[in-house]
Formats: sequence, structure tokens, C-alpha cells
Amino acid sequence: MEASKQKNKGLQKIEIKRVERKSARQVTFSKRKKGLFNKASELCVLCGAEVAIVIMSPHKRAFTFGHPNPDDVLDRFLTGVDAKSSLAATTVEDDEKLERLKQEYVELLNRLKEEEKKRDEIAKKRGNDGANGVFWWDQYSIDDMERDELELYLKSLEKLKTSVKSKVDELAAASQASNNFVNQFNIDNNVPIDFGSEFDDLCCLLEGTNEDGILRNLDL
Amino acid sequence: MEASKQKNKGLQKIEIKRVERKSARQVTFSKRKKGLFNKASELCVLCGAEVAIVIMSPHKRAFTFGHPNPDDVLDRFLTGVDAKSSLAATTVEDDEKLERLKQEYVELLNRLKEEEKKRDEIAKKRGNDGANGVFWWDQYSIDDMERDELELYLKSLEKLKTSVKSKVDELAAASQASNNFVNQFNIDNNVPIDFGSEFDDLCCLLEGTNEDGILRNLDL
DNA sequence: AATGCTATTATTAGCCT
DNA sequence: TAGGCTAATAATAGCAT
Repeated sequence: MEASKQKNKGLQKIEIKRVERKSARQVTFSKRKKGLFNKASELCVLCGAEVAIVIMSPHKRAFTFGHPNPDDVLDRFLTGVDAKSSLAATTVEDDEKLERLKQEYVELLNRLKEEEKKRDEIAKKRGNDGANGVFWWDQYSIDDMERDELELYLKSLEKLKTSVKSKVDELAAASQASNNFVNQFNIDNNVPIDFGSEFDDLCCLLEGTNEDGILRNLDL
Repeated sequence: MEASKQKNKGLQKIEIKRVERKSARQVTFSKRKKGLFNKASELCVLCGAEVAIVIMSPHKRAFTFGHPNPDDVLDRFLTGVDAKSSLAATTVEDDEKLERLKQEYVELLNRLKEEEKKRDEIAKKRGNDGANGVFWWDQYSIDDMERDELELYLKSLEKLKTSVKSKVDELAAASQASNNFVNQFNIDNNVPIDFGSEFDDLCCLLEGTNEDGILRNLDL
């Protein structure tokens, strides 16, 4: 008769910020790494894409994923850089980087606009509801936020605002001193993939290899 | 009286095999690439890891993700040297600026996500109010302080918007590059590679560095 | 450190705009 | 081409092993 037999808590919502508990962080890293690799493999299969991933754990341990294999792709990546890297390419890349950042800002701006707009709409309706003695934030507070939480929320937003502003300023400054980003590469593989359907063991984790790289000599 | 008014089919279970319909494949690629990058980003933030991803799309476009940036991570991995401790230190500062900016993006995006979600909830519940018996207004006991706070919040949002907008405009004016943005580049080579159905070795986990890069010279 | 257990959250396939 | 939408699948946080 244990109605309290509830064993698990289920997935808890978490903030995307550093996991402080060391043990928990390690578990999270392990699980999510696996999840990431699995997603990557699915992307490869579904779309015929090539993907290379390198993960440096906080403890300087490197994990890689690659389709067809990480080394091939990455080797070519660097080789391609050496072979094709030119002043023009580098410059373009820098511009693209900035363009991308700019675009992201634009997107955020748009989202903020939408957000505000919808907020206003709700706030406006609030007036109507007021006739019935109803205020939209009542529900908000009661169901989603305690008063304290709301205050914290507001402070957080304020802080964010300040933070973002300073960062934007930095960006403006950085835009003048373009960095060297070597993102050009050359790959001559087009993989007509035909995978099996079993993916559980898609990723093989070869821990701390030793003598050589033979372990990874898949010979595909 | 359409009981068959089921608008969406929802997520359908799919086999992990090449998507044949070209248009669908493109959509899948785009969406999943976004999802993959997002997962990578979360892994970085949650665990303090460094991640580099290179994706070659079916249309010969390359996309990269990197934290702090793709090149640093890849280079360090391939050379087995901690770039930060060597001469690269000179440019690290600039990179860190962009890096922190990225972090701010992540935070801002998270904030906006929450914001939208909560707003949606409010809107949804408001919709229900008129409909049926959710008498949430029965226990509203909110004072005017919250109202003020909310107004403050709206003003903060306004300021943030303004701040961001002006900087975006500056950037737009500064970098009038007419290139396609986003980190993409062209590649046009093809090499047929055939995979077996066994995926155990698709992913390789390498122990971080040692004497040299031999580990990764698979020479496939 | 990695795996099994689940309640929940997160992601996303197929359509539509 | 890119973004919503929504239902249903996939991923996973916190524990226990």
C-alpha cells in the first residue's frame, strides 16, 4: 500500500548555466556528450551530411565524433586551410563572422519587438478585464511566480540589459580589429551513406587509448 | 462540427535513414543543425566544455560551431598542444571578447525563451477564463507594487531594445559587407565512401593528447 | 564513471502560411 | 526559404545501482 512509491522525480527543468556540483556535472557531461554524438550521427544519416565534432572536457580530455571519421574530416579541414587559405578568404571570413553576429542581434531585436508587442496586447486587455476586477498579472503571479520570484526576475532582466549593452559596445570595438579565423576548408568526400538502423552503439568510446591510434583505425 | 479537424499530425516516428524527398531533407537538415548547435552550446555552458563542430551539408555548404571558436578547439586537438599557453596568447583577448559576447547571446536567448513561454501561458490562461470554470480571479490579492514593477519591466525592455537597436545599426553601417553571412563556404569535391552497417566505430573517443598527433593519423 | 529508472521537459515531423 | 504549429517521440535530471 505505498502510494508514495513514486521513485523518480522525472526530468527536472534546469537553467542552462554551469552545473556546480562536480559529480552531477560529470554525469551531465557524459550523458549529453552521448546525446550530442547521437544527434550528429542522425543528422549525417538523414541528410547525407558530414560532421566532425571535437569536445574538450573540462579536464582536457578530448572526445571526437566524425562521419565518416573525425580525423579524415579534421585533417582535411586543416589541410584545406593551408592549401586554400588566402588573404581574401580570411578577410571574408572575418566579415562573415561579424555579419553573423549582427544578424543574431537583429534576430534578438525582432524577438524583443514581438515580445513587447504581445506584452502590450495583454496589458491592454488587462484594462478590459479590469471591469471584472481581473488583472492579468494576478494569474501570472499566482500560477507562475511568487512575488519574490518576480522581483528577482525583474532584477535579472535589468542586469541582463546592462550586461548586453556593454557587450554590444565591445562588439562595436571588436568589429574594428578583425581576428584571424581560419574557417576555410576543403573536403572531397561525399558520402552516400547507407547506415543500418541500429544506433544504440553508434558511438564507440575508446577510453584513453594507448600505444597508438590503431584503435581508431576503423578501416571503413 | 469537424471532429476531424485535427490540424497537425505531430511528431512522427521516423527511421534514421536518408530522407529521400529533397525539400524535406533540406528542412530536416536546417532544423537539426540548429538543434545540434544548440545542444552543443548547452553542453559548453553546463559543463564548461569546449566544442567544435564542422558540418558539411548535402549542398556542399559548411557550417561551423565553436566554443570558444571552432579553430582554437580544432587546432588544439590536432596539435595536441594547449594553444592558450603558447604564442597564440596574443589574440586570445579578442577571441574572449567575442566569446563573452556569445555567452551573452545565450543568456539573452534563454531569457527571451522564458519570457515568451510565460507570456504564452498567460495568454492561454486568459483565453480559458472566459471559457470555463477556472476561477482564478477568486483569490487575487495583488497590490499595486507589482503593477509598478511590471511597468518598470516594460521600460527596461524598451531600453534594452533601443540600446541593441542602435548598436545593430552602427554595425550595419560599419560593415557593409555584401557577402552572404553566416559561416558558410563552398566546397565542391566528391568522394564516395561506403559505410558498413556497423556503427560501433563511427564515433571515436580519444584520450586527450600525448606526444604527438600520430594518434589521429589514421590515413584512411 | 557509467547505466537503469521514469516523470517531465525538449525536440521535432509533417503541414501550413 | 524560412518560420509557426501541434502532437507525439526523444532526450534527460535526479536518484539509485
